[in-house]
Amino acid sequence: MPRIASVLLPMPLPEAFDYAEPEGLELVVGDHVSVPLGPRTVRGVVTALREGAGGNRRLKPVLARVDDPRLPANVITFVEWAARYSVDVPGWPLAMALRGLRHPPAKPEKAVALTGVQPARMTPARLKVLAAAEHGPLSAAELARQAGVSAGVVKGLVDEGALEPVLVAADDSIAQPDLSLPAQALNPSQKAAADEMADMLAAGGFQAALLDGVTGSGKTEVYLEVAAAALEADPAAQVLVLLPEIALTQAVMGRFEQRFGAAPIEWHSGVSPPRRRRAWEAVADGRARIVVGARSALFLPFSNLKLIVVDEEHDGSFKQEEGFIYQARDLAVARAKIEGALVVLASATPSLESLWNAHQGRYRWLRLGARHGTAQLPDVHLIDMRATPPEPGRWLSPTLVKAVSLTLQKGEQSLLFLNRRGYAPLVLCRACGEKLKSPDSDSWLVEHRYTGRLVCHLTGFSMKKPEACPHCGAKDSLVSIGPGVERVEEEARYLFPDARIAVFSSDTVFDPAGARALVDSMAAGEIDILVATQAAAKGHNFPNLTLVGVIDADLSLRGGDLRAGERTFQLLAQATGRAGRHEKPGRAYLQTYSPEHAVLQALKAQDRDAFVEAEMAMREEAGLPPFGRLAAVIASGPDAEALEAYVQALAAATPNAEGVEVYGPADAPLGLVRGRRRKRFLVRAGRNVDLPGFMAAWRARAKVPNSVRVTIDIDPYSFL
DNA sequence: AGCACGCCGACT
DNA sequence: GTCGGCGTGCTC
Repeated sequence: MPRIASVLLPMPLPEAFDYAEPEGLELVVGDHVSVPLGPRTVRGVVTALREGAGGNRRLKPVLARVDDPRLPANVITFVEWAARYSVDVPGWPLAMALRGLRHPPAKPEKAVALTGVQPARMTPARLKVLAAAEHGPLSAAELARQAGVSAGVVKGLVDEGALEPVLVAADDSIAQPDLSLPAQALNPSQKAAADEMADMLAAGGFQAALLDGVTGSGKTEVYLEVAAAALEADPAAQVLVLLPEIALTQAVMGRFEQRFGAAPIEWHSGVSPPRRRRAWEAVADGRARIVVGARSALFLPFSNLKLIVVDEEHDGSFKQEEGFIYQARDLAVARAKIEGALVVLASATPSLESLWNAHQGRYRWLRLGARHGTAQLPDVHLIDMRATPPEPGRWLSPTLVKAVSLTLQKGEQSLLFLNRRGYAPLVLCRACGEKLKSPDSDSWLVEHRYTGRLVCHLTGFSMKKPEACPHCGAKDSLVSIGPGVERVEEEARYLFPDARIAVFSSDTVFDPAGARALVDSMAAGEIDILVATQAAAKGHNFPNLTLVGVIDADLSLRGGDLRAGERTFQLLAQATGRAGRHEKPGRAYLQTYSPEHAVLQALKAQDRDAFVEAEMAMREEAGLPPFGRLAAVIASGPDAEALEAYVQALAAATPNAEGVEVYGPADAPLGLVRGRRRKRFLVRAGRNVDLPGFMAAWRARAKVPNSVRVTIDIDPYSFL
């Protein structure tokens, strides 16, 4: 009886395609194969095998098996689950799962090995080479280097037959963790949490824990010990640590290396393709025990994953917003479920979703106390910008200026935090009132003085700042409105001409090495005032930093985003948590126009529980996450009429479902991006509704014109 | 995603 | 008269 192989291809096809299994190939689920697709040959993965012929149509045969490590069955399950959850084609998550395989496997390397033949004439240099070659084959260059002689000596020995050229497998050894190294010293609170998670691991099966501890409470030590417990309990166990940003991986890699004597496998977009290939293979065959990476590491082919740690679980960077849209924290929980693993969500300021799950008992809630004698909470002051405004055209209020000045006098460091890149977020013409926008988009152009350009942060468009208004032609009429970090730096330089000032934003720091250098320089006390965006808000430890000034604490409270309050609280808690992490007391000053706002009051009181309680009540009232679920549909296209017709048809086709409300269509807040008009629907559903199922069924009920692109975003974070 | 098939402008 | 632009549609 012939068999049919379902082959999933890493392409936007709606489902796996069926192929005939050729005589004698004996495929297995998870095999990589090459198959014909129309006129070309593509690679895919076998996701199912069943008996039968092609039925009514003749199937094309699988061409060949590709010799790459098989994709574990759990990964296929995960890929299919992720596609359904995200209301997208399975080819996208599959493509992510295969991202380590794009680079060809390492080829055998040329080396030379001893033959046993003695050279006719022996010299001291030749003796050294032959001695060095005893430890096994080496490349000629490496052998010469180790023997401390020139390459000519090696070549001479090859010519005389004492050494022969051989091919050896490329070095793909992976350093293994040493579990006999001493554990970290844990305080009682850390120990209790680590022990409880070790018990959960021992119990086996899917489990979830929320590791909830203020900045400086030592979450990393705790999960290092949980990782140690997992690795010790099962000699084949694998551990995955997810971090929100590449910039944090170096620090965490270092902690693991210290603890286990070997660097973990690193996985993120900055890792070179050959290294990725090595990492992928090592994960697939189990040699990689510990992986530290960004959200895409979730798709690696672990075969015995026992622990997933999602560090800084509240961080919005875990939400992938482009291409295949997913929330890595939520998918991590799903993957842990599929693998029967323990998932640990760690944060000083957990998301409301996770707190709610902990409240409901779905996650084990492990709270860490502040570490004795180290973390001192800063004094938080609200500066009412209505009562004590800065001078016109300036952004630092007199209160904050005085605080910075005092800090400078004491020889301590200040951090001025403003989550806005560039010099000014808006340029407008005083003559005609025109706001300069990106062509084909509704977003303002941001002025960057370092480069003298106007930049669209949405589309990447940039232009030289014009002399005259492009709209009315008036000369010298363009004015810069509002502050960015560059402008705050300018003001700080003017106010404190002798201070050493640096800016930390994605415009001054573009790689982990640059971030490292700036952080080291700050830690070494070579900077007095650091002006920073979000890039510096977390993960660093500056012993002499005692003042944090938040230029615009209201910034993320504006704009109708349901998570605005939460994000502001988290960001400010992180930023103020910077101040006074050591013996020196810290102070935080928050500039605000609405000091009475619940978020700011909770911050001032350092009262997370009060904030969470208020915010939860508000969300429950409105049926918003975590009490309800949201989804967005964004339809865009260059043809306004076709787009309008489509969204009307989609609106008319809304299925009538219990517990689901559909709002829209409305113009998206950024109604025009890159020349495409954008319309959006928002869907609110009860927790028990199969929202992906509803969305998939709905989308299928209206034909999409080919000029229109439709994106479904489950649990949207961005409301633009 | 690729790649072919398909109908309208400047060219050996 | 052709070469080729990229719009539209399909791939088991």
